[in-house]
Amino acid sequence: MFQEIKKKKIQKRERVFDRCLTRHCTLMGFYSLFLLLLSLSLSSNCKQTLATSLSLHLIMNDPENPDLTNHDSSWTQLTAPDSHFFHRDTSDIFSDFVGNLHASSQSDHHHHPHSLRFDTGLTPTSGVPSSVTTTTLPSTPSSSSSPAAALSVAVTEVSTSNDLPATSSSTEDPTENSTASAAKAPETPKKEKKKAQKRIRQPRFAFMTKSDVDHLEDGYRWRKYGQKAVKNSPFPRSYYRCTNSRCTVKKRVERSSEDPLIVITTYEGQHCHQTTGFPRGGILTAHDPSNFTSHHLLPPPLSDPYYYQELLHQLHRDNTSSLRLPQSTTEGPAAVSSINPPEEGLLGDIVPQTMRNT
DNA sequence: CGTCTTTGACCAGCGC
DNA sequence: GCGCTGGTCAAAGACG
Ligand SMILES: [Zn+2]
Repeated sequence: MFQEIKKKKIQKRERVFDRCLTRHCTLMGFYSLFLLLLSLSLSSNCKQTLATSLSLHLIMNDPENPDLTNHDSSWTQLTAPDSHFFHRDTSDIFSDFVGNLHASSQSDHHHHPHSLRFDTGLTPTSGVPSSVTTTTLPSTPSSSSSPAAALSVAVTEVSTSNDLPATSSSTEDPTENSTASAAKAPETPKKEKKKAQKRIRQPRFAFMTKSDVDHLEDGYRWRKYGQKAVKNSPFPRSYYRCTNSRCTVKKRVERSSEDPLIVITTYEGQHCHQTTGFPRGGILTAHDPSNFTSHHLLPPPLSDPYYYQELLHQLHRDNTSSLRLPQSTTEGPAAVSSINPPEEGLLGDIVPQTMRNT
């Protein structure tokens, strides 16, 4: 009895403490995220030359292969200790970017060696899979009161398994397709619908972030709606949904079983609204995408997630337009492109509509 | 009191 | 058909 109360009190304290840490750390986390994506956007500017040489390891799943949605096959790849995934050290290619990273990150994370590793392998079937991992190792993470926050980030395009046009909103749209109504409905054409729905997955984009906190702040408000134990992992996976009632974006957050410090955040869907700003009252300032490139070498402001959104957007455009040509499947590239037009694309979930008319 | 988290139950897809 | 797994729902509770 007494102990339970005590326990609860302790948990409460921990929670409060965690929140403080979260707010502090997530900002740092996004900072490094910005930095990484910065490099990505730079590579995007160079298009094929740089992009292919770097061959960002974006994992593109076959559109017809829905495995990912159920079994997270790509995650096993990602999180598995497949060193061959990052076997090729191309830090020299990125030296410029690293320099920027270094310069800007030093102010935040003291002086720690960087290591950038990129996979150069292209799998012919999946177009241009690419994934980027930056690693910034802290020497004494816990020396200060705040533990080490996000220090390494990887961006992975997880899935474009949609094989139906963007009418897909029927699947994810909570307003139109509440399970209650669906469950009670006579559901005669349901089977067909279900079949169709099955693959109607919004494009998903994942981040691997080295962080002590699970839920990274990204400017949107999320409501947790589920948590499940992850197979072969001691860490659970949390499911979040955007709190905007008209928004269908979801995200999953889990920790890598290989490296407990790595947080894998998967975004799915696209926001139909703007960010709400960071919770600590950091209201977002105006953001002009055109300005983005002009001072992209400067450390992005922590209070403006649109920076990384725009970066993601650029990355996405790069993927869809010049780098990716998914085939190897029955759906064919046309289906993919129709599903993921540049505007709706892989990063659409993070890039607000208002920003996409570039 | 509104918002958010927790958590057990439920459902669908998939492999055997 | 059965069991496993990922994903979601929703009631209850916690929190500010
Ligand atoms: Zn949203």
